[in-house]
Order: sequence, then C-alpha cells, then structure tokens
Amino acid sequence: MIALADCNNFYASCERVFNPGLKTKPIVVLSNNDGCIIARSNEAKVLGIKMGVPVFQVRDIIDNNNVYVFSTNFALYGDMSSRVMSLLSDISPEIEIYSIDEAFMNFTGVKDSVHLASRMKSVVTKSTGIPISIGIAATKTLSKVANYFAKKQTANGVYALTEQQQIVQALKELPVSKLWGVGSRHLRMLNSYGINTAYDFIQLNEEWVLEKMTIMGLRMQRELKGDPCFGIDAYPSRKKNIRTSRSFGVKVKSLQTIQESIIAHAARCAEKLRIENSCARYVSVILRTNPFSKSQDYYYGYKSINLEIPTNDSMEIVNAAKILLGSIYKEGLIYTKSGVIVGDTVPADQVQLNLFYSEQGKEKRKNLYKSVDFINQTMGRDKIQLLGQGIAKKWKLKQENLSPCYTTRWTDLLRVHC
DNA sequence: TCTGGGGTCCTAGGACCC
DNA sequence: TCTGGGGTCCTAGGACCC
Repeated sequence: MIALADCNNFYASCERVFNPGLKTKPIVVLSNNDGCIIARSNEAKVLGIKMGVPVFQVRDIIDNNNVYVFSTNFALYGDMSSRVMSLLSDISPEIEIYSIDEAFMNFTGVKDSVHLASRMKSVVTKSTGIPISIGIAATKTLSKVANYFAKKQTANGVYALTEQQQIVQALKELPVSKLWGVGSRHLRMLNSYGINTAYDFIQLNEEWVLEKMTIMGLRMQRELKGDPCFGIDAYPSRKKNIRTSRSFGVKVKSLQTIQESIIAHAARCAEKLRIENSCARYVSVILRTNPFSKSQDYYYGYKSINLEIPTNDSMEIVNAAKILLGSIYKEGLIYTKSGVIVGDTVPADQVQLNLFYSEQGKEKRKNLYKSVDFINQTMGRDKIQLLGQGIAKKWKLKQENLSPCYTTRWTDLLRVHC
C-alpha cells in the first residue's frame, strides 16, 4: 500500500499559520514578479480565481471580494515544508519527498493504514498548523486518485481506495483531466476520442495508449488497474540539471544589464552545484522576449556549451555563460527574462580530468568558495558576490506584498503581546 | 501596463562507428 | 545500371509534474 500526503493549498496555508485572522478569508499567492496566481485558499477558488492566471485578469474579483494577496515567499514555504516532511518521516518507515508539499509513503505491512494516516494528519496539523490530506491505495497513481477524494469528499482528510468495486466507482467519477500524467495536450487528444473519465481511459487498448501517449501513458494506465510501475524512491538522486532564471522587474534592452543578471544566475547555479557536491558538464543560457507581446515578435535565444572538465567553479561557469550570452543577444529587442542552466552533473569527487588539467590555484579557489558559501548561507544570500552581478540590480523583480520570513529570519519573528 | 520557476522523462532523427 | 546493415550516442523538442 502506498500513501500520498499532500498539503492543502500549501502556500496559502503557510501564510495563514502566521496570520490566523485570515483563516476564513480568501487568499491568493502570486508567482515571482507578482505575475500569476500560483496558490489559492478554498475561499479564493470558490470566487472563480483559476490557477496560473495573470493577476491583472482577475484584478476585479480580488478587489471586489477583499481577497488577501501575497507575493511568493519561498524562504517561508521551504522551511514549513521541511517541518512537515520531517514529522512525516518520523512516523512513516519509508518516504519519498516528491515536491514541496507532497510525499509518498510506503505503507506495506501497516495493519490499519487509515488509523496511521489519521495520526499523521493530526500530528502535522498540531505541530505546524498546516492542513494535509492523505490518500491510500495500491499504486502511486491510485494514491493520487485517493488523495483527490480525500480532499473532496471526506471530512477527516483521509481516504483509502482499496476495494475493487470502490476503485471502479471512483474512476467513473474522476474526470480524465485530473489524472496524474494527463496534461493539456493529452487531455485534448483523449477528449477528441470521447475519453472523458479515468474509467474510459482504463478501457483503452494498451497498444493504442502506447502509441498515442508513449510508455509513460501505458504505465499510468497499468497503475490505475492496480499494477505498480513506479516504486518509492526514498533516496533522492543528484539533480541532473540545475536552473536559475528570473523575469526582469522592468523591460530590459541593454547588454550590460542583461549580463549582470546572467552573471548572478550563473554564480547562483555554481553555488547550488557546490551545495549538491556536484560538477556540471555543460552550461546553457536562455534569453527571451515577452511571448505574449503583440508589438514585437517572440525571440527565444538558447545556447549550450560543453566544458572541457566538469566544474562547480563560479568563475568558470560565469565565463562560459558570458560567452554564450554574447552569441544569443540581439540588439534592439526588449527582453523580459534570462536564465542559466547547468547540467549533466557528476559527483564532485568523480570528475574525469584530462591531460591539460592543472591543479594550480584550484585548492585556493576551493577554499575561497567554501568561505563565501558559508558566509552567504549564514548571513544571507549574496552578502558576498561577484562584482559583475551589479550593485543596483535594476533587473530585479517586483514583490509588493511580501510577508515576513517568520521562521528563517530573526528580525521577522512573530511578536506576542501579553 | 501587467503572464513564474525549477525539474523529470521519452522519442525521433542525425552523426558516427565498424 | 549498380551504393549495406547494425549498432550507439547525442541533441532538440515535446510532454508532463508541482
């Protein structure tokens, strides 16, 4: 048996924990740059605010209904997430942290799984204030289905989907769009063949599913029939790619300003690599204009370069990124986003050297980065940075409704008045 | 006026090798 | 007139997830 724990409206719930007066109020959380809606409380969902829509399109609904608006605060959400996950790990024998607000747990051998799940739920709610739902079933995909009904139908937020008759009934009620693995493209394709529910989908011929939706679709179908295709991965493997990208807070034309952002992103990628103890074999840079603009054709510049020797050295990655930027930058366009991707990672202690590799200066640089990383991790991001990242940071993003970092910054601790 | 960020996996087709 | 067969590796693009 597999259990899936999923935090309800996670970001919105995090904001509520430290602002209990908002308990019954509609809340939305915005993406970076205050651009799109990325989380909604149930009250906001009822008002018809859809996931992912740009804020300006729902501005009227927000204003007319006193919806509380928050800029994204990842320091807060990340910290709350690790608290929830650590509580779940204490209780569950085997756990895979699947995303910031979800975890799969192996319930094999658990005698009364509903009882265990209910206990988890009350421990998490009591210790963190975050409401969660837990779905239990034979496979990961079915546990997702169970979780859907845990949120929808049950008062206590725990739902086990185990009896054959019950599974068939659930799949008949579940729109195919809600399946884990069906996105907008597959949905349109399936609908065009008259497939509307999860039950319709499992009736389909396997070869047909394989042809239309690749092996991923077939695995999903088998999982829905109770045949496990995905195991619990309790040991997270090293990331294969690491990306840092941001929209600009303002429209940007000049190479100078873009270069500052690229250097900052490249340095951040290098730092992330060092945290993971990895080195990357390639560096890519992206630079794009506004895809929604009507006055200017969309331009998406993307280029990669392979490194002679995999590295996590900020300066080497920055240099590669600068060269790439020079080759995709076009004069005269108005840009809205830039980013750096490093990838094809290898463990830092297994880097394949070549004949021309020289140790000279490497040890010093390693020590330098160790100190810089330590200072930045304990005293705040970019306390020490490369000069090329720029001081003014004109390209920085908008965050007009940012909540305090209640749990990760001393000056932001909640004050209780007696 | 105003549209996020960070990942994974799969496939087809081309390059290349013997 | 007539130009193989089989394999691997790499990459770009597409689809999905939260």
